[in-house]
Amino acid sequence: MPKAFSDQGAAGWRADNAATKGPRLDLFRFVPFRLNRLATEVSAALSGEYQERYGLDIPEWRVLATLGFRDDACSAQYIAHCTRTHKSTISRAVTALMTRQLVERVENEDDRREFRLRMTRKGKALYEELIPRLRRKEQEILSCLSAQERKDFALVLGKIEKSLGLVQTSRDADKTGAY
Amino acid sequence: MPKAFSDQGAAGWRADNAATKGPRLDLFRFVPFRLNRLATEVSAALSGEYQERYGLDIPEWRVLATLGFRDDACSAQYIAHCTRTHKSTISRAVTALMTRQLVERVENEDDRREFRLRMTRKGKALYEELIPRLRRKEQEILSCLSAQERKDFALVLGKIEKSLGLVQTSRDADKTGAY
DNA sequence: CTAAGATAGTCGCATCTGCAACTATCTAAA
DNA sequence: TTTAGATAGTTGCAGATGCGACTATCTTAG
Repeated sequence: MPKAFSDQGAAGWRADNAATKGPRLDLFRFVPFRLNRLATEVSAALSGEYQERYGLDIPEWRVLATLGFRDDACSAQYIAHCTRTHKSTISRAVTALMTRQLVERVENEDDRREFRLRMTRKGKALYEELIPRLRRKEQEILSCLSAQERKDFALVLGKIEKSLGLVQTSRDADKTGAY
Repeated sequence: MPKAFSDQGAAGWRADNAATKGPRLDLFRFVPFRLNRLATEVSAALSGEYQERYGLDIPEWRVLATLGFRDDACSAQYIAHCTRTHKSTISRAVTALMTRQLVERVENEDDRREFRLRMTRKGKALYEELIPRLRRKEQEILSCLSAQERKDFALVLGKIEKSLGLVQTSRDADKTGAY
């Protein structure tokens, strides 16, 4: 067991002028910090599923998730926009997924700059195996909340997302083209 | 104005076997994704304050925030633990802050492996200038929520943090030594 | 038709950050 | 006391990712 940090106060060492006299800010009540820390922690909790088990990193998972949810194939640019991930990151993720033959791409006859992406049979199999595991993990994380709290949480997240100009659902993005 | 993605559906291109037949997952309702995206976006919204204006990155800001909130000086390790940031990251942040003379360190006579860190006068001045700006930004981001929603949100965040074993407040960490 | 500007995707570069090894120091047990 | 193991902090290294330049292609204005 490591030395408890509570020992620090008892050590008698104290700098009278270490802190400020003005307003302070408790990092642990500061929402941006809390969101960052929580997102990092939740990602770490999930990484066991897609990272260790299937060798996928987050951008790769986002590509599969986008392709798996939509009925039609879509471009890398579309994935980049609606997941808010840089296009170079998506490009690398797609390359990796193609190397592993989880995703394939076909030329778009209407616009030869872009490619239509879709999962291969192998990719779909992985996707279908992965989804229930991720859902379970998500439920595990949310299991500390009541049904009402989960609803509240989803609602509040939605409001903040909306006020920051983030898309709400992929169907919205389909309909409006907003991103 | 860019070509709307809604055009994609109308293009007539459709892969009948692109999607899966099993359960799908809407990324935009998936809490881990939403948290990641929200944290990224909120950080970006704040970076204008501490990054562009004061040349601080996130680890450096976390060091100042921890030092500013506590009355007594503390070790780099303490900051690493309670902000959940890797000790090497904190080490580099402290080095940068010392170079800019925003933070200074003194040897701990009781344990010569560690150093006690505290802000310099210059660091405190920056901190006091920065805090109101960050508070304002946070309030801006939360302005889309009612008072009740903010309370709910804070409560829910706290519950999830607790269930993931994250500290709740720095005072808790002081008292219990838990981190 | 031509030219200018926009867009899709790729890639080199720089930065950030976690990991792990390393030094110095402390602690505990033989 | 001596020695093994733990801890604080630093640093080299590698992987991830954003930025910007680049090519190829499309669109639009003249």
